[in-house]
Amino acid sequence: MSDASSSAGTVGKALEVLDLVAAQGRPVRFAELQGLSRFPKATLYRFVQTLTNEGMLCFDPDRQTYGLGIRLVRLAHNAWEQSSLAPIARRHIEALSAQVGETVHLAQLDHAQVLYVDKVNAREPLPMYSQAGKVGPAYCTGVGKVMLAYLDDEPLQRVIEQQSFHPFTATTLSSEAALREELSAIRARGYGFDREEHEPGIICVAHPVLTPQGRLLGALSVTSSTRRTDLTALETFVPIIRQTAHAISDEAAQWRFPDTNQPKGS
Amino acid sequence: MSDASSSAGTVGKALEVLDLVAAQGRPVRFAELQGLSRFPKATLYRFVQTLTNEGMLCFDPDRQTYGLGIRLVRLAHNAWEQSSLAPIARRHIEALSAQVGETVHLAQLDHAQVLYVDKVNAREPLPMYSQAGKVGPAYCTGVGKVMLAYLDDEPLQRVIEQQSFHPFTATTLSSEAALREELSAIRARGYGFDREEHEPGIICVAHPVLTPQGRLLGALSVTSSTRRTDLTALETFVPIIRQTAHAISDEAAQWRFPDTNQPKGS
DNA sequence: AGGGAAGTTCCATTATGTGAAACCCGGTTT
DNA sequence: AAACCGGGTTTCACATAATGGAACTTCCCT
Repeated sequence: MSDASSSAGTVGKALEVLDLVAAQGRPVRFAELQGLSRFPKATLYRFVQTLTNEGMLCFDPDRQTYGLGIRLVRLAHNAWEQSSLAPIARRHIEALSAQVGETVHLAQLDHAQVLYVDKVNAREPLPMYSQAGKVGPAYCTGVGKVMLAYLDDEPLQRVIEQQSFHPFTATTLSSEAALREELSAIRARGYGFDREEHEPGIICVAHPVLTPQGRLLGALSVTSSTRRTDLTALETFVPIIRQTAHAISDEAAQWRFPDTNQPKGS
Repeated sequence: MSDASSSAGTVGKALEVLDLVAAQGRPVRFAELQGLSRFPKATLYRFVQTLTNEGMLCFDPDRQTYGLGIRLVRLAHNAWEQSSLAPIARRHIEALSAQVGETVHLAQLDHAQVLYVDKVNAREPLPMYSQAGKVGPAYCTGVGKVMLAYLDDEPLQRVIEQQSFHPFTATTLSSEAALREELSAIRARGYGFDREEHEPGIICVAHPVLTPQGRLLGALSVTSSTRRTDLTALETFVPIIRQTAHAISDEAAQWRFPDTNQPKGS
């Protein structure tokens, strides 16, 4: 009962292996996995076997490699549709992008990281997979900070502990104190900025997406570069962004609880 | 050791629960799951807990429901990129769709079913998630039959056994014999058709995507409706489709084994 | 208050997972 | 040819981790 990180259960371990394969970003040989994982050969072998039988991994007999399985793609479809805001939000963020003429991101919080679940580029309607699914740090991105600002105390504490505070650029907030200060500023203002904190030249305005009850669902951002515009200009988009965020959360409210759990009277 | 169906291992059972949630297509309450699953309450409860902790499910405290977790979306991204042909194929099928002015599907075989991994509509560049991830029967779709035709004997046998041969329409092949006959016709011809076998009015030409070594990767189809065209017209597209299929498999060959596993000489 | 259903925890039982070691097998070295 | 090697696969005694019946706790709904 020493470490909380490594999930105890068998399923946890199996998923760890799955992640390992996913992390490589390409099909891997068994031996490679063995080198990367903390499990002894036989154990790892059994996991890989199991996962393969279950369709979560797939074995390429030609190359003798394991890649992510097709069952995962199927689950993906469902996950994306039901668990994320993306399908609901898509038309809204497309409209927003068209209006402001800039790239729009939709993100959700995944543990201590930001997960981009959808993205609409300024011009090219480029396929979303190119970016959706990517993860990024929370403490130095617009969407990340905005989401942290609307998190409850204990979860926030836990998440903050996991931030690296790596100083990507000169303006990156590099301490818990600085971040907490920024978060209250965001709460006061209702939205936040990215002042080239993650990548030089990249700036954005970000706005939370909250349930009617005020629970955090995700965040939206309008992103651009310092070569094209500045924060003052981006800030003028806030009303439209807010409107979009509300539209999304309204629709989510209806969609996610259709008629289940009716109060009482028929 | 009696039944082969229900996966023995703990991971298998856990994934079964995961699938169950996915199958509902919406967040579900614990009690619903209990009704649907073969596991006793306490056991199911632990699985749901574990999966939630692992991020494969997520619990909505407001609604007291479980949905698919965000970790799945992340895995999805990876799975999509590495395990499927889709990212490689995208530009090719877009070009194909543009040229023929019809809807193009890219599918792979998932056990005994067809999994559509990408789709490009005739006009609207609609987001792929809308369709990708959907599954369909193998014995009565163009892509399905084409893929079966290029399967090895034993796998084919196993897959055929799992077909329902439900007669969706008047032209649906409704017996193993009829299907096997069709498969050899396809092998002889090199491509196949869907003659309104799954949905009335929907027809297509389908072509396999094979590795240089002749192993099955997936299949392409150009789909249309009897209101707009007919099979003879669709058949004229075969050369372009074949060309596209080859382009995809060529690129896949390079992409999937970059410089790993070099023969010998430096 | 009382009844009932959903959700959660306990704990003795035992099925399952564990991993060191042995084995297999094609290829390379002595 | 025999010894060697390193991935990949199987075995088996052992102990961890899953199991599920039952009891308990909320939280509605009478």
